[in-house]
Amino acid sequence: MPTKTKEETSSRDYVNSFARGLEVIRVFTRAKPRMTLSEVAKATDMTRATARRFLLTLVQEGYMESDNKHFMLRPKILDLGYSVLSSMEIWDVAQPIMQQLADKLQECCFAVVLQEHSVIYTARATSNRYVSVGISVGSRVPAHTVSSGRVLLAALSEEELLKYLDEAELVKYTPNTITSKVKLKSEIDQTRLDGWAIVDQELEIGLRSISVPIKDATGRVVAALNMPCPSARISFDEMRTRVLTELMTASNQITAGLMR
Amino acid sequence: MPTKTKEETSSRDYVNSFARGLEVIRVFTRAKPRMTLSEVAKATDMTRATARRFLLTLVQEGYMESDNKHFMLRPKILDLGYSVLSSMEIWDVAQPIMQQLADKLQECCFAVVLQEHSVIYTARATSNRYVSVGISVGSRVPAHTVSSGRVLLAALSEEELLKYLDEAELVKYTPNTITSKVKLKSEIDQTRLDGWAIVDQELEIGLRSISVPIKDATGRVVAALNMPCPSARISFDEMRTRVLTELMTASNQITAGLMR
DNA sequence: TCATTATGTTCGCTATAAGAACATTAAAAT
DNA sequence: ATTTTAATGTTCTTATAGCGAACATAATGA
Repeated sequence: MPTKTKEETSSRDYVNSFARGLEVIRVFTRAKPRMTLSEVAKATDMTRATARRFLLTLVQEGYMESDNKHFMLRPKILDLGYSVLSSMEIWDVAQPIMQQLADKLQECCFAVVLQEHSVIYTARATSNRYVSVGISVGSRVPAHTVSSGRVLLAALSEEELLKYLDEAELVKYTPNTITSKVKLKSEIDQTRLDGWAIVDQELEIGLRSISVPIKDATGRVVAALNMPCPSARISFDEMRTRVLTELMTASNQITAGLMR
Repeated sequence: MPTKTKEETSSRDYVNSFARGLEVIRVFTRAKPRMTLSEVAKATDMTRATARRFLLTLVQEGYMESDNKHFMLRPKILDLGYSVLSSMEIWDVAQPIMQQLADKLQECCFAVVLQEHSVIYTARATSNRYVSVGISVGSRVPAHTVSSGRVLLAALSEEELLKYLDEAELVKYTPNTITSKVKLKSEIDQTRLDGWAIVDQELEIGLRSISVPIKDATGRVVAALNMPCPSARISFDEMRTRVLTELMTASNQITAGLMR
């Protein structure tokens, strides 16, 4: 059964003002959680009058508030799908297993999915550490820079992978970031052999992560199970031995739980 | 500094098609995560042609997918503000403290905020239990039926509380649900004296919960700290003694963390 | 005080978005 | 297998919704 995702919608079937309004929500990011009208207009490349109308609509509907200078999101924004996404069966099954893993390793762990050239963090189990990575559910990072991206790209068909490599812009974040498509392909091929990936300080200096695939009952990779941590806390060796074992075990438990 | 939330926006400043499009997203709920075109049109009270255009726009923009019959949300929906909300300072500070609490009590706990006549669950720390309550971040329940609602209503000014009681419809969910506004006011007044609330099986039989307020550095109540659990697991007495002590301690730790 | 920046408002214009009606496809009933 | 019913897709008309330009007002900075 083919899934229709990003096909071209005929211009008559596309509601431009709806899409533009959504863009206004999207420019509120972790880096810019509060913005003035002019900042929003600039960020969205709209006129002030247009941006203002969308913002006022969001305020009227309760999704945003304004202190007469800055606009900011309100919790009602969670009505826009989050509860649905987070209640999907896979995360219901995965959550307690991930929490056991987080407790055992004393680190946060995440379930991650691929979306276009990025990965999105879709579920989390937290540890009680104060120093943690600045990633939360909903965070989005470029797939080429993290281990979960590598695992998810490895699960694509060869055709899909080549398409990604054709189109993706491999932005350099640290001296470690792989920006060569040939080298990245080689790393992904290795990930295919290994069945896991460790990526060291390619997104940010000091951030190391390990990932394994999460498979559903049919054996299809539906997410990556990911554990990022400050590189000072767990050595590369320990990650490749003790942590990897725990991650593989948890991943298999999630798959088993999806078979019931 | 007054905060402008739900004022009337002049009709020229309100983008109706944007608001209608958002409504299409909102009808996808935990109960109805997948829907056909006709179901969406009925749920939103729109013509099929209009609902179809919004759905196709969402598919084109990557927020939804369709299998040629049902539409369903994709993880990109998390771009619509979730990451921002979840990264606000208060939850950054609260998360490790809540996780310690969850580990200690071996139960999930939540931070909860009031919105109109409902409460929304805005942060969560999970336990590794398999049997857990069916609440997740983004869940919304009527304020009058849960302990967090009671704590948050208790923190309103008398004027705001009377307005709530005037307008709210106290729907009955179980034989225990308080539907008398006089009785609810009396319970809230008691909560004001106690500084905490326990609510027993008023939303759902078998669901008991306890809440305390979370205050910011200025002493203003900004959320409730809430622990719901199956009523068979923790007795009323244990909740009022051991659990309450732990919740109060965690709440004070969060407030202290917000002072830095 | 003046200059600059940001926000608010008005208004004319046009093309966007809505809905009605028709066409096609799929599913259910006989 | 055929017919009926239900669901989805498409087209087209048209009113007005939404846009942006320009002007007005308010706030901030020099």
